[in-house]
Amino acid sequence: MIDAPPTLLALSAYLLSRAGKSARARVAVHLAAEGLRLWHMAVLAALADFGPHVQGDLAARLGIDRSDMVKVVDELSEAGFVERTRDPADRRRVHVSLTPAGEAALRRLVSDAGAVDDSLLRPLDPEERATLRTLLLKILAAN
Amino acid sequence: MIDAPPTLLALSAYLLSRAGKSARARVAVHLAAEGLRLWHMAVLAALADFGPHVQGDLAARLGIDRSDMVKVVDELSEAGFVERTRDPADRRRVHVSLTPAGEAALRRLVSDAGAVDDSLLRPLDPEERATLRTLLLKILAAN
DNA sequence: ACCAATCGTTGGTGTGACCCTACAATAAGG
DNA sequence: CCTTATTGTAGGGTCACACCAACGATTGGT
Repeated sequence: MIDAPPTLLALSAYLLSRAGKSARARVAVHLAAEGLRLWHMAVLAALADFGPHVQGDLAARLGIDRSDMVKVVDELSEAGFVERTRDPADRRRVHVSLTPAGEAALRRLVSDAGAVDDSLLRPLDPEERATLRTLLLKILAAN
Repeated sequence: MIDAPPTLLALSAYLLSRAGKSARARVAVHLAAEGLRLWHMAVLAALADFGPHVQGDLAARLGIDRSDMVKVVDELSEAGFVERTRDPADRRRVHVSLTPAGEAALRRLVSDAGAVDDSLLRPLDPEERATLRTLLLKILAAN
């Protein structure tokens, strides 16, 4: 930061990468406290926002490989945060749904992430924070 | 992005993490074309901006472990981008300096990164881009 | 002259993310 | 029925990054 080469500081890609890394690391700390990783939170959030998913659809939506999703759901299931139920109509498919414990865990994680937001964005006033959000959303929407 | 859970989109930490990941990945593609990784570029930039460094100081400045810096400098040296010279006054120390080939490589990489910036920030007008830079700098300065 | 500290180096460990293959169970189509 | 496709699963490999322990060479202090 202070010591970062000006050549790099002139690059928005560098600034984004660095800020993102910091944000990611801080959230990861809270997740680790629950024995989880980033993808676990993404899965919980997706289930909360969009409802139960066929496991493969969940993977596709989040852009993760099927085989990796298996392990994520394994771990969430073992923690009691999600439930797997075989589709009776198509016994190949597995429906993944959020348990009450999973909802509670997600609430905790979102609250933690909110704290991370606050600490990360401390130097910005509310208007600047809103501006930052808008700009980032524009960027993500276009990619 | 489009499919991302609103619960996550509400978190700036998530937006930053995601934008940063995208930026990082795109720059990494260009670096890989030269057989380099992100730290290599950081080292080249630091040498260009601050001049030759004792190897350990370079590691400290960039916040990387001494032992990892050894390998980075090894590879840059093998590529002919930096030069190691023992300090005659203190033969434990090694000075790392940029070669002309290293300067040229850095120019290429910075130019590539500029292209990444443009593609990443395409949805933003010049004023918005400047705003984003300012906000990110504020965040990084405080962390 | 000796001791402690520093520096580069070697080598190993762990982790998260990503990607790919193969397979058994099951389903759907001709 | 038989073939083809899908789904979850198991297992493997790679890669970048981070961190740590130990060692030889060298230096500086005393």
